[in-house]
Amino acid sequence: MRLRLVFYNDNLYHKRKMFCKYTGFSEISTPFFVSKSIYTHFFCTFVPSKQEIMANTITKRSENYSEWYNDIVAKAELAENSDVRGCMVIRPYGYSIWERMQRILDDKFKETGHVNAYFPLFIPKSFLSKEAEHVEGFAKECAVVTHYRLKANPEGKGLIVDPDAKLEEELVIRPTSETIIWNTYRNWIQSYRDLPLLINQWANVVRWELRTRMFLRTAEFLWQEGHTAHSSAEEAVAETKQMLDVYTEFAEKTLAIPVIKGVKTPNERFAGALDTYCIEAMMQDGKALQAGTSHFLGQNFAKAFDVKFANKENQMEYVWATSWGVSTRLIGALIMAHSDDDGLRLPPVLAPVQVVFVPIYKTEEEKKAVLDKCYELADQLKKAGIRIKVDADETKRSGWKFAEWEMKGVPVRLAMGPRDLANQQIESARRDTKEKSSVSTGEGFVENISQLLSDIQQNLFNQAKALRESRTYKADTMEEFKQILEGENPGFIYAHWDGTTETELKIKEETAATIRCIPIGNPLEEGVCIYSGKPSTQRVVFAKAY
RNA sequence: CGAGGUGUAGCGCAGUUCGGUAGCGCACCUGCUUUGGGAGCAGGGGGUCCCAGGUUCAAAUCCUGGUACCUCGACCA
Repeated sequence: MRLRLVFYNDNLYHKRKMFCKYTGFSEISTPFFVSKSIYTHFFCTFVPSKQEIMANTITKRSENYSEWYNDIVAKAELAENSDVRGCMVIRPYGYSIWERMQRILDDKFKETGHVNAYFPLFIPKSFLSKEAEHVEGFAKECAVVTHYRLKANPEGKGLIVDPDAKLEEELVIRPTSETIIWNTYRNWIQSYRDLPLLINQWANVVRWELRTRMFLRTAEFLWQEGHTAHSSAEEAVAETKQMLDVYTEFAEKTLAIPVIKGVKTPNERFAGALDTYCIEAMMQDGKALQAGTSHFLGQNFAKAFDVKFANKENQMEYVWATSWGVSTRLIGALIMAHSDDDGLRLPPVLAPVQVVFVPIYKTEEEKKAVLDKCYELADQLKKAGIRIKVDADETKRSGWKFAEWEMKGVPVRLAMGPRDLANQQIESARRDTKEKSSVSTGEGFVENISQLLSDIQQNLFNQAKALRESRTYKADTMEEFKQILEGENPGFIYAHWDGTTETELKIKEETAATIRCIPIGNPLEEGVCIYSGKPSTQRVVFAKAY
C-alpha cells in the first residue's frame, strides 16, 4: 500500500518516526515536494507487522498452489535454488528425507536379491545412438562434454576452454544409464549361469530441462536405477512386476500415498521399452504424479549391445532386460500429497525425526529437572526404535520451536514444562490433526507414543485416499470429461478410449489431460471411446499430470 | 523455445516517473529484561544498487547492448 502524506514542517523527523511507529508504515522516501508553504509531502509504503509476516510465511494452498509448494520447500529447509541454472541445492533436512527413502528402498532391493554397483557419469555419444527408439527419445536435452581442459585466458582475466583440448568423441552426461550398463553387461554375460543379473545403482542424472520445478523437475536429480538381465521373457516380466510391487508398497506403507498400479500407453512408454509399468499418485490439486516406473525392455538393448548367452542346450540367445527407478521427485510427491498451510506433514515411518522434545523452563533449577526428564524419556523412546530429537537449543524460544518443527513436518511434538513434570505427564501434539493431549510419563508411555505414530501414519494415508476417492470420476462423453477438468475439483477420470495414440493426442490437445495408465486388474467393460465413439473394452485413467 | 515480470544488505522490498548524502522491515552482533505458541527495549555491523558501454558537473534513477532468475505456456523419453 502506498500513501501520500503531508506533514506540517515542524520537527519533521519526530513526526515521521511517530507516524510509522503507530501505523506500521515504514518511513520512506525523501520529501518529494517541498512547497513554499510550511507543508512537506512524502510517499510512505506500508510494511506489515511482524505478526503478519509470520502468519503469512507460507502462501495459502487455496490461493496459489505452486507458490504454496515453493514456500514449503523453502521454509521447511528442504532445498533451494542454486546459482546453477535449473539445479537445486538439497539442504540437510531435505537430504535426510532422501536418505530415509534410500535406506528403506535399498533394504528392499537387497531382500529381493539385488546388489549395488556404480557406472560412469559420462556416456560416449555413440552409445546413445545404438538403440533406435532410445535415440529418438533421448536425442535432445542432454548435457554434452566436448573438451577436457581449461587454460588461462590469454586476452585477460579468467579461464577459457582450451580449443586444443577437444575430445575425439563427445561425452554425454547420463540422462539414464541403459546404454553404458548394457555395454558393460555384454562382457559379464556368457552363459545362462550368469543370469539373472540383478543390479541397482544410486546415482545422479542430468536432463537439460527447459522449465524446472524444485524436486519435480530439475536439470540434475538423484535417483536409483535398477538394471536386470534374464534368460527368459517371463522371468523379466516377473521382475518388472515385482519391482512395481516394491514401489507400491513403499509408496503406500512408507510414504502413506495411495497409488494406482498400471501400464503406460505406447505414447507414454519409455523409449526402448516393450512395456512401461508405473504407479500414479494424486496430489492435493487433483493432478497426477508418476511416483515410480518399471520397464520391461524385452531384447531391445541386448540386441543393440549384442548381449547374448548360451542356454542349457548351448544355443546362443539374447537376454531379456528390465529397468526401474524412483527419484528425488518423491519428495515433491510427499509435499503435495500431505502438507498443509502450516508446512510439511511427514509420515512417521519415513520422517527423519519422528518425535521432537521441547523443554520449557525459567530457572536453572527447572531447566535441570525438565531436561533430565526429557533425556530420560527420550532414551526410553530411542530404545524402542523411535527417532527422536531433544531440542534444547537455548537461543530459541519454545514458541519459535513449535512453529519451526511444525513447518518441518515432525509427526509428534512433546513439550514438557515444570507443571507437566510435577504432574508426571507431558503434552503431546500431533502434526496431522494439530490435536494436543496430555500423556502420562509413567507406565505405558512408550507404547502410547508408538501407537500415536502408527495412528498418524494411518491417518495420513486415509486422508490422501479419501481425497483421491472424492476426486475420482467416470466420464462417458467429451462434454462430461471437459466439465470435470474445468470444474472446481478436477482429478482422475476413468473413461473409455479406443486404444489409438491418435485419439490420446487429440484429447491431450483439447484438454491437456493425458492417459496416466491402464490400471492393472482393470475390470473389463463394454463401452465406446469418449472421443472417437469406437468400441472399447475398458476404462483408462485420464488426468492432468506433473 | 515463446509471452510477461524482476535484478538495490543474508531474506523481503521502497526509492527510478522528475538524475543530487544508500533506505525500510526481518535476520545478524552486543547488553539488559524475558521464556507454556514465532519476546521487548537500547545500541551496533553489513552495499560492485546484475554486467558493460554511453549521456552528464553528477547516474540505482536517463539511453544502448548484454546477462541472470521467476511466473505462465510449448517441450518433458
